[in-house]
Amino acid sequence: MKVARKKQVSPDISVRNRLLSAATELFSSKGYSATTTREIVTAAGVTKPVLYYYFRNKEGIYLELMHEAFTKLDTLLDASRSQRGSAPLRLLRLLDQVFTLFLENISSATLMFNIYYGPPQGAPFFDFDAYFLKFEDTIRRLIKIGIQQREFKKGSIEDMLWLIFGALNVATNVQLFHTKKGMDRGRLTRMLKLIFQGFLTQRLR
Amino acid sequence: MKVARKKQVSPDISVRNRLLSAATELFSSKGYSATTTREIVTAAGVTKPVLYYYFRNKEGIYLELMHEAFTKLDTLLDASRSQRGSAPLRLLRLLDQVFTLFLENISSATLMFNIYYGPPQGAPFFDFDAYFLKFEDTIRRLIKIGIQQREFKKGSIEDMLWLIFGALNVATNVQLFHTKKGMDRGRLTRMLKLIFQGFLTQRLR
DNA sequence: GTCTATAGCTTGATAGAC
DNA sequence: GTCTATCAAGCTATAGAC
Repeated sequence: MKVARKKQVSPDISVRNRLLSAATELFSSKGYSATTTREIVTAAGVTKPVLYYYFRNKEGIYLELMHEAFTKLDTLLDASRSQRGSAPLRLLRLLDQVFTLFLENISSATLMFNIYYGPPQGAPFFDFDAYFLKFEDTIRRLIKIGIQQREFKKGSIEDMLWLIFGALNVATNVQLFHTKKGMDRGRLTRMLKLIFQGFLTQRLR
Repeated sequence: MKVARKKQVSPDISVRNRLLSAATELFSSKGYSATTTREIVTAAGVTKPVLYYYFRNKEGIYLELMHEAFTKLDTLLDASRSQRGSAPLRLLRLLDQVFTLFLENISSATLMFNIYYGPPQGAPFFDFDAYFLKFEDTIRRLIKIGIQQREFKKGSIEDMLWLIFGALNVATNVQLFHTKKGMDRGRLTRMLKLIFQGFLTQRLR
């Protein structure tokens, strides 16, 4: 019979996870194409063939990264749909949660921004738009509910939708690229309340 | 004495300008680092050493490009400072002009977004922030003037500033990345007016 | 001013030993 | 599972002829 093998237990953090977090850090700071597989394996303290063993190739480790990150957003959106409370407050809560998720995963978020708003970089296709459309749809639904419940005035749903995304967008961008400027969850909520001012039928309770 | 040289007259478009516009197109669609000098010279119909003759190197042609693009924005900002009219209307006009400039120079704008929001790509330093800060300052000034003239209520200048940038940001982003969604100058103006609703002391004339 | 040809370097990926 | 060693391909930039 065989003696106990040591590979069952990972001594500290598994090699696979070390590779994943090293790749996140490097991809997000240098970009996908500029990051070499050499750098990833060096940062993870292993050698090249190990990366090709766990993930098929450079594209494989990137796709795994993105998948894990967007699963978190998806969970938030699903949870929001079953929550109660007035529509304006549900909107404020959801956007605060998304912004908090963003703050807690700055590296992954930076990587996403780089790929989505930046040049293609030869990165393999990842369907960001599927998640973005779901996010958009979740917000639009909440606005419509608010109008049905007479918490919001009737008006252009799309204009309100884009204003809300504008506020979230500027909050994330300022956080990423102008860290000095005191953008935080409080300011995002204040901006959203200002947007709502033109739409609310009565003051937020 | 020497006979007339033919180099004085550029037969059609000068080689230099062909190189510049080929580079703009390629950098903006593929990114700075992914664009090879081979591709640029091929698109311009010349060979490699020509590029190194007119511009010092790959960095040189990029810097020249950026300089020309931002000079246009700078001109708009300077013009705005000497314009008359109520502050809200001057704001609407300036932002409409900037958005129009953006629409008329989509390739240059895409390149700027790629470099600013995307990964560094090994592109040489260009001082985007100098222009951004001037833009920001121009908007902030107009808001302050509006408050002095009692067209805007007193309130958080910074919140209003970021909401305005959020609207412009979402307008440009949607235009660049979701072209289907019907974002145009009209919608931007409507979004801005909605923001103003919470701040105006009386209806926009 | 414009060309051909190539030096010199970095990259993603793999063969084969252990 | 992890290593050393190496390959083929692609890149920027320049030498040197015209």
